[in-house]
Amino acid sequence: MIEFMIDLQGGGKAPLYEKIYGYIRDEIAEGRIRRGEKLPSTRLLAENLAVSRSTVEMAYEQLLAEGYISAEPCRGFFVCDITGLYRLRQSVSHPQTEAAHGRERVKVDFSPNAVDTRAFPFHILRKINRTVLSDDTEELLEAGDRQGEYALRNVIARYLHQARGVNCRAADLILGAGNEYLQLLLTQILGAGRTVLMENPGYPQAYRTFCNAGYRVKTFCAGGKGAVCEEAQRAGVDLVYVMPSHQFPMGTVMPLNQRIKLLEWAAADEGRFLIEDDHDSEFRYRGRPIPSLQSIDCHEKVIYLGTFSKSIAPSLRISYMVLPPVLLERYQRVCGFYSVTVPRVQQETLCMFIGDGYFERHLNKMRGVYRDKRDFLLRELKKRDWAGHIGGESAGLHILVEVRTAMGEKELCRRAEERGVRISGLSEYMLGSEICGGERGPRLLFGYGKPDEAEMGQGLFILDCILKEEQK
Amino acid sequence: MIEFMIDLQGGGKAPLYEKIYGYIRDEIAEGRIRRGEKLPSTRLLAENLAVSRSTVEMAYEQLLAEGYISAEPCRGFFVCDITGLYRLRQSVSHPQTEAAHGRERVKVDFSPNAVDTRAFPFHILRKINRTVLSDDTEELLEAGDRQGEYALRNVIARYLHQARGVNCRAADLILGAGNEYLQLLLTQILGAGRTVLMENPGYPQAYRTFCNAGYRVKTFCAGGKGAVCEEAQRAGVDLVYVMPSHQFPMGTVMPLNQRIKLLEWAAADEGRFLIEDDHDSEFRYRGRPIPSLQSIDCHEKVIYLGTFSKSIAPSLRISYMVLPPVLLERYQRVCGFYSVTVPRVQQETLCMFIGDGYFERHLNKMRGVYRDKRDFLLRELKKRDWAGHIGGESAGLHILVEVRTAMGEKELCRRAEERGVRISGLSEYMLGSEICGGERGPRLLFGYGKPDEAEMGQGLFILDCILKEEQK
DNA sequence: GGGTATTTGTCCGTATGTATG
DNA sequence: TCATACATACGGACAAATACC
Repeated sequence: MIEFMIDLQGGGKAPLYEKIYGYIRDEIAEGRIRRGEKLPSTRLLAENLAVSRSTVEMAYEQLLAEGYISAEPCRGFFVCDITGLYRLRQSVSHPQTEAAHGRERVKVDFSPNAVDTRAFPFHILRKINRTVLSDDTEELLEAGDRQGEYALRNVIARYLHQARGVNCRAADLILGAGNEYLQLLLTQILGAGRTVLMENPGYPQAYRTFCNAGYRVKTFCAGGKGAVCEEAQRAGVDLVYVMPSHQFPMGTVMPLNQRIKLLEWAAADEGRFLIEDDHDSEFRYRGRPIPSLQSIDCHEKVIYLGTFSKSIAPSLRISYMVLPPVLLERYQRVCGFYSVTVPRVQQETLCMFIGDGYFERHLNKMRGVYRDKRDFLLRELKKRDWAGHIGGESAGLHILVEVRTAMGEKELCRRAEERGVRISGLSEYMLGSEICGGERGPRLLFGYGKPDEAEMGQGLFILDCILKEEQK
Repeated sequence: MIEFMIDLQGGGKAPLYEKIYGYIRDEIAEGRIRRGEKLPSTRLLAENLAVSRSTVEMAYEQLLAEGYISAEPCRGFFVCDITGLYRLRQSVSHPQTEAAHGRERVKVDFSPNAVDTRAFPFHILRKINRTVLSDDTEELLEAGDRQGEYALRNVIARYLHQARGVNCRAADLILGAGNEYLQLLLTQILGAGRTVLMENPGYPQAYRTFCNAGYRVKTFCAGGKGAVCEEAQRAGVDLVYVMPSHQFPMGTVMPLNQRIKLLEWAAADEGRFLIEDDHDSEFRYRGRPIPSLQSIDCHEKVIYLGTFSKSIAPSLRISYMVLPPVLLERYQRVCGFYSVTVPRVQQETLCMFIGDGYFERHLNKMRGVYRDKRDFLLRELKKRDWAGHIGGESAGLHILVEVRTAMGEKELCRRAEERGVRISGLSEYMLGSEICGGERGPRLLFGYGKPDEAEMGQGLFILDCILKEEQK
């Protein structure tokens, strides 16, 4: 008979039965007890260790459930044959990999896609999360609705109608893990061999998605004189991808007459569709929000894309897409079996967050927060003589600033990064190899989502230094 | 022994123990339990109702205090003689219980992709979730690593190496919201215009994904005589999608010699790759787990796909993909800017779940649970004369059963569904319009993940009825 | 070789500590 | 502070297998 010497004092505050369980499990897993061997009875071991029998029983029960031992009534517990039983060895630390991922020090982050996390109501998130996990829990594990939970789609549809004038019912909505996923899904719905027109500079992710899917992608200068629909006509495409409310990264707004012409262009042929990416329309600081393209479309030609990445957080990974009837039918035929990519727990949480009015409150709060930060940034920039023309300041979470310097844009960004300031230049958002707008000085994207005023000040100061050094 | 069926969901927000108390009290008061009868033990009832023992204890305590039952130490609780006992509480009318007696139809779900949610350790999930949400919260909102959090990829890589022999580092892993998403991503990485060979019947989602991406998809009979590599040679494809460990839905295992030949075929040309879908290899009941195709590949030709949909839950939406170096480099070039599709909170939660050893325990436990359910199902099927050849029973979460009847497969499934039994036939997994294997009777997929023994028994009984009616 | 004491797994009720709201 | 719920730990009662006389 084996005699165990189990240290019940050490090992921290773990429960007694777990220490016993862990000890015996390791003995078995590492082959120090052979299979078939008999373990001491619960009584014996309990006495040896000076614990209650039930404590030993609980340990044995666990070993039993995990297949390490088998129980034979009135005879004893015996070690099983664990060949083939999985065993994850506890982390042997990997120092080199950890070091490799030791985050670089970024002091000030002007990324255009980051959001302000300080103002987020974590306590509410925690509360909702607890509620979600506490009731109806089993159902949460099962696969849910393929387009997304109906209740959530319903509140989103209501929100979209109210806030953006979007004409849709819950049935027209498809939820997905991020805009990029939905664009991927869109290529599947629309099928191979399409031609698409995009604004340049624009949204490189979408550009690459279309390229990778084998689409022919044409671009035209965003903010230029040419009207979109004429470009579409000339390029002979059947899809146009636009961001009419607040073009990324230029920040321009598409005028109403161009929108109408674009809709007319789409209506002229059955195979044509418009993809409206409405990624940051929630934040608008001047004038009234412009109704979406989808809301003024009466030919069912607009695919509407939206996201919670900016209004809540990028890590949430919940976006939505409104499909016109023709494409919804096609989606159900060719993609209907795809499971939704958003975990159900997240869906329920978001549903409650919106449904209980927290989302609206949060949006209102954040609009104020971002407006203040934007105003501060604009004020500070005005003091700099290196800051030239500023664009895109009426909406979104970033502004575009022309910099008066002889330095190259990439060089400027690199030097900033070196000193802990993450900032991106307009050239990063150029699609393909095409160059738009000719020779000009660097244009920087100042995202004010993440940094607070102090950080922004610091970042601007560092830029001051870099640009001053260069002048000398 | 009495078995209680207590509705813990209904009845509003009353405490659990009061619901239990009220139910039993009414049962006794209305004479549905005779005096002297023994109530289920606190442990038993607690487990049946999926609540803590203390909750049941509180209910019993109340009943005790009110004289409905008496406690006999070490024996159990027994119903007292309540003749002449005043009802202490006014029995408020229970409209919902009356309404609830318009019983909903029995649902037995034999879906091959469902899992057992009863055995899931929710309390641990809740605990981990609390921990995750309580510390380092702000960072959780920011966009994380594009391939998935490094720490999580690290534990997965270690698990894959241990359990499946997969050769990979965290850097080779890409996380995504489900297998289907990863396949979509794969089409982006591999680029348009590929040709792929798939087993038929197989995994329709993957088939559609490839078709939608414009790939030419060829199929061949799974489980047939032809070797895969010869088929690949003949079909002139450059990709082969296989499930060597446990082909879905046939349940066959690819022999080692075929695996080696397949690897040789792939090695012969630079553009060739094998996609190994290892979707349910966690559950294997006989013999030792077969090493993965990836583990015996020395030419870096295998793309390995795995998921937590079966080992934890489909609604979790976390899958992973191991890319060979060439494709990893390509991924970083053409898809490197895609954000990860799994929310960060989920990643952290899973990371802790695996890292703290809960995953291993859960896996070992579930293996026992599923083995028992499978054994039960096999035993029950053996009693039926309509059950012919049974396949795929050595692994996974479903078996394939030939049914001796003149009825058509679709008709059989339809009638079962009508009576509340969800079951799918093999034909649902036929790719394209091709028919494989010639004329045969219906073949049904019995997924035993979700139903418990009682439900499976019920489902089989309903099938008995349907098949008997037909015979007449 | 048959009865008996012992050992054993399994059941049971109970008490206490702790987290949460 | 109190109600609710869960996790941990305790020791008694029982039937069946086993060892012993």
